[in-house]
Amino acid sequence: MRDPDKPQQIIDAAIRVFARNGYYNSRVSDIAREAGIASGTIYLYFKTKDEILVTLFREKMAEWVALVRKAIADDRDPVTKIRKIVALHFKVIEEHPDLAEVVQVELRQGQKFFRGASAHEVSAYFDVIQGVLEEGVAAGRIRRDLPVKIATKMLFGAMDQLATSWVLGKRAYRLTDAADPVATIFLKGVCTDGV
Amino acid sequence: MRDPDKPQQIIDAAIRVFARNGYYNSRVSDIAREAGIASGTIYLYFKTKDEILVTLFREKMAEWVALVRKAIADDRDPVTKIRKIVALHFKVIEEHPDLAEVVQVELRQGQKFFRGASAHEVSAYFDVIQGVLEEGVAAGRIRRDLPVKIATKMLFGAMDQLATSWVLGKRAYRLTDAADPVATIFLKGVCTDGV
Amino acid sequence: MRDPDKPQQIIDAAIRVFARNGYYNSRVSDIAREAGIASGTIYLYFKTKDEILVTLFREKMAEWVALVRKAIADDRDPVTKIRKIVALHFKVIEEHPDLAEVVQVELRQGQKFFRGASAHEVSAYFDVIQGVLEEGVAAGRIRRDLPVKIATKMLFGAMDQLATSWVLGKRAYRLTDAADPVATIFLKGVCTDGV
Amino acid sequence: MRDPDKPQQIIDAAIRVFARNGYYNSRVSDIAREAGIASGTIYLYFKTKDEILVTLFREKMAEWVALVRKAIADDRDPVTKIRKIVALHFKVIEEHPDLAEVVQVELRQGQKFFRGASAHEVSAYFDVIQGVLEEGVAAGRIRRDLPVKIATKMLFGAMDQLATSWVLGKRAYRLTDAADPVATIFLKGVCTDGV
DNA sequence: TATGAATGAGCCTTCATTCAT
DNA sequence: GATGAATGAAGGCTCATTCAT
Repeated sequence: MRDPDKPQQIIDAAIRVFARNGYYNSRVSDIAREAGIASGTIYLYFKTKDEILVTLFREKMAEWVALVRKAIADDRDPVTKIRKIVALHFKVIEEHPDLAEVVQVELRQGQKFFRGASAHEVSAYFDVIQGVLEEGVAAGRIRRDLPVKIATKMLFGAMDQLATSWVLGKRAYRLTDAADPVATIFLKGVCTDGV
Repeated sequence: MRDPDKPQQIIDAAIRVFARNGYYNSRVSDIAREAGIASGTIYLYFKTKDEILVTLFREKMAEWVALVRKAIADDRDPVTKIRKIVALHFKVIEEHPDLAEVVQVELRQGQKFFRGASAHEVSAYFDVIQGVLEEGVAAGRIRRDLPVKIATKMLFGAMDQLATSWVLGKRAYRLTDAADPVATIFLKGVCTDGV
Repeated sequence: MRDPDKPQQIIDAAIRVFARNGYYNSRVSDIAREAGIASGTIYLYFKTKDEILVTLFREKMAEWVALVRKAIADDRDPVTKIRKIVALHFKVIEEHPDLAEVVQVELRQGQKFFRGASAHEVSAYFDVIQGVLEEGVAAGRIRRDLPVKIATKMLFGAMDQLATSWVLGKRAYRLTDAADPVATIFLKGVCTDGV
Repeated sequence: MRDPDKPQQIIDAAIRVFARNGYYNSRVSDIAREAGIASGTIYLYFKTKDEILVTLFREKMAEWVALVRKAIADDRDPVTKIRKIVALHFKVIEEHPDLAEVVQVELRQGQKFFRGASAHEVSAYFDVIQGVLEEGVAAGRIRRDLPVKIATKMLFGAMDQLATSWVLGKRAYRLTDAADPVATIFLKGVCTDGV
């Protein structure tokens, strides 16, 4: 009989609250008020405040990875896949600015201090990128001598930094406009021929 | 407020403590103990706990930028400069693991929640990179149509992500080994000719 | 408020739960789970958590007193009555270990903080003992100069302490074995002639 | 530099507060107010609220046992010793009514739920009584066939019950007046000859 | 009548900051 | 200046009680 939507409502409220104030400056009662429930109710669905953040990370990262995986599933060309990954990354960030704030600002804290929360999901995202690069190498589109792991981190880092700048810079422009340039620079860096 | 070494001692102690536990999980008394002074003494030199973090960021980022500026001052070739920036970035991280932990993990929090602490210094670092890229464009070494700001953020993000992975991954390998590959991929991405 | 067994089931569950954790460390929901009902149901039969304890005490003490009264009703000899009271006291404790835990450990709290819960029943027990002693005085079996009230409290206290030691000492031995020695010592103390 | 009187002041305040409301109905802030300090200060001297109660028990019981030991040290006659123990027990209770309330009402809870707090000291008191009884047996003043452990518990229980009645009965009379009768009844019960 | 999700007052404990020494 | 004991506001979490179903 426990309301199956409550956990989601709580997480959504937490995203908004954390986006505004950060995890450590947010009170559980803030989340409750934002969710329109009593603070005690939160503890029917989450054991601790920490668990809210951990669950939030895990769930959102998993959704994200699934989305990305699905988006590139039908493509044959690794280069196209990379372009789609970048475009989708920025699109997701742009369409979920609150979530973006939380993820961009809190994720590293979370990775370090919350028992590896989301570490698995984050690395799944890395795996997707790395997989595409390896396909590219196999297909001859990407340099055979490319250090794939390093390139993977570079692409992620590049996208992540663009996203962070956009988030911290009050989102004054369209992030998705940067997708093509970013993809192009990266692809030029790793491909065998011109892009 | 006499002792001119105290602030530095406090900041150095804070770096070690924050590296271990993060800013929010560190107590002022932890910093005091690490510095070998009484916690009240800290308040003779810093108004609040926040101020320690802000000062820490500002000072260390400023030192870093100065170091980078100096390192590339004598070079003529923008490509060489980029290679040096990457190498130096990784070298600094590797040689100051405690500082690296703090910067990699806490900086975004700091930028968002501590009244733009270090925003000026961080953007100065961006300026250095951007300046080199613009030189490169002027010198014909870098594509004329390169969106320089985006490329700047990409390089920073790439380095930053490599550094973060290294820090979170318990520094199991030599970060500096990644400097050349990173620089090469980036330069291939932005230069007019092969690198 | 129909089901006439529910209150008893709740009290029995409460005895088991209180025995395990004590009144203040037990949750209403613990009692509900132990009774196999929902916690809200408890409030159909008891106004507050306090009331459960108060009712429990009152009911069990009343049963006890009735049992003792009945057990000695047919005897003529006060000395025999005292022996029976002691034997029965220990037998009841031994046969209801959960109840014993609650009564031995919580009763004083209850007497002090729960509006004299069970005060009436406890004093009824004292009355029984005192009545027997007075009979004994009248019959010449007990010293005429015996301060009867004091002796009453002494006997109760002695039995109570033996019971408490047994309860706290994890019931490692047979409490009923102590009945005769206890009765004998007490009777020697109060009787006119040898026992 | 930490104030060496503070712990005692806190314990004394706690005794008054616990006497009034019981342990579980007392707030740490009540103790602080009673002690004239801030509630945070309590945590400079005690790790938890529990620890206050445990320390209180241990300390007071140890003082008590030491007092009793000293009081009977010079006597030769076991019978006199028993009389002194009873008199002193009641005198201590009467002179420290707040402490008496706490000990009489909370001690059993404490023994059961606070990791054996004071168990050692309580049993030390039992040891004193038992030692005297054994002396008495050796000296031929007390029956050779007396079950000493049972008699020890009986005497303690008797004194304890008198004390409890006095405490719960609003101390309407002089408890010390009961010392001689109590001792006499007990001694008649255990001695070889008349008392 | 029975349920159990929801409520929100309450409390222990922490810790940044102050200030008497 | 240096100390560290003292402060007290703040917040995570619990749990008796209520009430819509």
